[in-house]
Amino acid sequence: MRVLLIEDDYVLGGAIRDHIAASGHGVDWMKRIDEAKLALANVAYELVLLDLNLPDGRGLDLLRELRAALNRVPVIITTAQDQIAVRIEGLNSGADDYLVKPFDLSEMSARVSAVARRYAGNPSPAISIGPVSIDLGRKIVIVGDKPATLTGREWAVLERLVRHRGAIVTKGEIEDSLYAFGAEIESNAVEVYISRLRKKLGRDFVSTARGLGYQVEA
Amino acid sequence: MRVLLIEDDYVLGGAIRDHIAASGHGVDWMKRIDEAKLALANVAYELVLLDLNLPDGRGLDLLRELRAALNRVPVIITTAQDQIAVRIEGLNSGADDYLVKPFDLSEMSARVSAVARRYAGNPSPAISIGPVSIDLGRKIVIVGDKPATLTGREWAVLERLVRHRGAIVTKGEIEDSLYAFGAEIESNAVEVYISRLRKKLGRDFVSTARGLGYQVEA
DNA sequence: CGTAACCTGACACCAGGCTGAAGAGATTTC
DNA sequence: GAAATCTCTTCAGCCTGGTGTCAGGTTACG
Repeated sequence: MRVLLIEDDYVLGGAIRDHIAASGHGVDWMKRIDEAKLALANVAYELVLLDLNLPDGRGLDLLRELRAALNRVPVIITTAQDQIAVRIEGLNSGADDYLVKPFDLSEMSARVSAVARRYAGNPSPAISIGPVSIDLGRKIVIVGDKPATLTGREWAVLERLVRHRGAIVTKGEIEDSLYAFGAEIESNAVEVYISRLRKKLGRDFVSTARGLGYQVEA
Repeated sequence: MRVLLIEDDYVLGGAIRDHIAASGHGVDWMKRIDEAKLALANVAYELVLLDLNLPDGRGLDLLRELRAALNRVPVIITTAQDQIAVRIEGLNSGADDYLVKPFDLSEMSARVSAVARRYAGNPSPAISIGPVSIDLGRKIVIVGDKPATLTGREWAVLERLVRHRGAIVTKGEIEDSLYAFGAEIESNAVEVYISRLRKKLGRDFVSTARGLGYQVEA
């Protein structure tokens, strides 16, 4: 899927871009409205992530222009917590969903996937890895033929690993999807969650790459 | 079954048409109201899917004209999230069901089939989950062998859970079906309604996935 | 064999979930 | 139009199980 990210904060923007890219989507990141307009005129995006805090305050205009031109590309807007009026106006102007800053990157991923799925009409596919079957959209895991129940954190780790399946995922990356942006942790929490996942999904589900990270087979 | 689809977005329209055709129904797709009127005057459709976002805003008129002419063909309307007033007016004008954009195409298929069944005089099938039997079409719930009476909000929560049965549904998603999209809520209302549902339908009807959401068995 | 990296059982703590109660509206009944 | 009933929303206090941490054991690698 091709995503257009319109966000002027380059730290947050980078994090969002990486997270979406990690989900296997292509991302173009524009920091200014005029750049974004140009891109939208020339590329067929399948999703737009639009920050309504842009300093020139013309994000809403962009959205309205899009809809006026009968462009129905799904748009998710992001606003600050207090900008309720802006958010409502955004929804009235044709946005499909919204996120309130600060948001968990995993929450953002979920919304992006949900909107994309709705628009494409594809049911979320189950991913099979050995005897484990995973439905990311429905948050369901089946081991052998029995469903496994995961906790929130366990799910976050699993999701990260599965989205990158085949690749080696570092502890730092897993930590990032566990503790959204900011809160640091001083313990071996990642190891603990890997251990818990192995207990629930089978010892061989995750393999350890010493000094590098973890990996699930492709 | 012969379906008339009235939708001006040609991407979405194509997707809907393909999906309905895949269910074995015949579809005629009109992008303008006047075309649709002509078609309705000349073809006996068994279902109409009507987009109320049409730029000329005359979808409602079409519906009213149909009903004024005593044409009882089942009509499902589609509206944007924020168009609550339009949706209500549509239902008051004689629509049989509605879908809020963006919607799951599979959900749309389900509604189309449901309407088709009702129209054909077949009873809508009850969904059985443990000792609970649910008829989404008629809004009837039976526990054991006694009917249960649910309030509006309770029903909204139940419907969301049952339509996605098997999947874990987040609180945010439930909230979206309880309140006008984008409305904020500052309480544990979702928890309260889950609690009420459990009291009426049995404690085990809904299971909690801590930190993730709720789930009814498939 | 020594060391660093990793694994995992145990445990205290507290965030998240549950539910009874109660007030404010809304709706119905008389 | 007042009373009675039903529904919605919020809140507070209780309770549970998820979470982070650590310690001691295990494994890989030079």
